[in-house]
Amino acid sequence: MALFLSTFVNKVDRKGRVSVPASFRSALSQQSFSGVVAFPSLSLPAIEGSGIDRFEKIAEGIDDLNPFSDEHDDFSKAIFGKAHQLPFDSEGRIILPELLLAHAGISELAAFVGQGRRFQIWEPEAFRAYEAEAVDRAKRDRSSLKLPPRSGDGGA
Amino acid sequence: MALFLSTFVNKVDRKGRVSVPASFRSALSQQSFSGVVAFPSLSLPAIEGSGIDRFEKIAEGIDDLNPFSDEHDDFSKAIFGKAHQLPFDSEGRIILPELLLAHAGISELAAFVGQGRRFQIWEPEAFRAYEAEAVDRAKRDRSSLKLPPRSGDGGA
DNA sequence: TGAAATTCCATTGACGCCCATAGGATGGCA
DNA sequence: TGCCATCCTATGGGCGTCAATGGAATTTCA
Repeated sequence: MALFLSTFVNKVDRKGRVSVPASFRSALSQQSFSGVVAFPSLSLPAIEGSGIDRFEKIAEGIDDLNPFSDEHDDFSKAIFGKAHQLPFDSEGRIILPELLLAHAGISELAAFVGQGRRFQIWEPEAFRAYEAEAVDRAKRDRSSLKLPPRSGDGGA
Repeated sequence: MALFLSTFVNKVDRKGRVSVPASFRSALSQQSFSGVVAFPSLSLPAIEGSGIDRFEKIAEGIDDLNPFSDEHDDFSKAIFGKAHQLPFDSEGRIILPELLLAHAGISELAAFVGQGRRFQIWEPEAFRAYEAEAVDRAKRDRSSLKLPPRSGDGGA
């Protein structure tokens, strides 16, 4: 099962190509589409990414729950309408669409940030600032830590 | 299940490689990824380590909760982005990334400290100092020590 | 026919894999 | 009980491979 860990900063070349980190590629290698699905984050200046299987699962789940609700409609528009299927080239690179680059403020460098089952793509400096905040909040509020209950296995 | 016990001090060679103690390796041998997952401790100048299974579980829990939310708890954000998958080489060594070495102040030597289900990696001197403190606190406050009820586990 | 995009090839530097060595621990055997 | 053979862990270094990157060549579409 795919697991995205760690942060990798890669270059965006003149043609808008970026290498997807090798470990991310291998996490995606068993999916039905050889590439990345990406869409703008709803609340952050970042690009959300994952394999296509995750989207298929989510689409299924949404349909099952409430196929005709307005909520579903908004959701579909917000996510599925803006999602892009970005195929790997033979070197494992993708081309980030102008819209997504703009949303994340990316120009020269792109930071691939693992988030477990999915990942985000940030402008590196923006991410550093955001990360510092997140770590800060995490330190203040350990209660947000969700682990399977187990004794002798606390947080960091 | 295997436990991480005892403390081992190993050398960091010129290429940044460290041997993971054999007993730790065997504790990790049944996991789906042959290596270590490591991330900086949020509260200590140390590297936290465990097998990948622990992360798989966490990722699963988060993703199930709310697959599209940007509100995923800060803790997991802070961790997944900073975590590194460090594969064993054929001799059972790992390469500690510069960022983690810096966080723990490690240069020549690394102390692997068993913590039961997980372990930590310290700069040996820093750990000695911390350990002395910890013992002190433990003496002052015995009540904080809580063991899960389990037979065949005689105390020290 | 020109611009953009996709495919292909080349470079380089890091990392993975291999071998070699030493020292300690273990167990066998006299 | 003491010595020796063996195994395994920790360590060091060399080398081939692959990932990341850049650019050229070729194709597609307007």
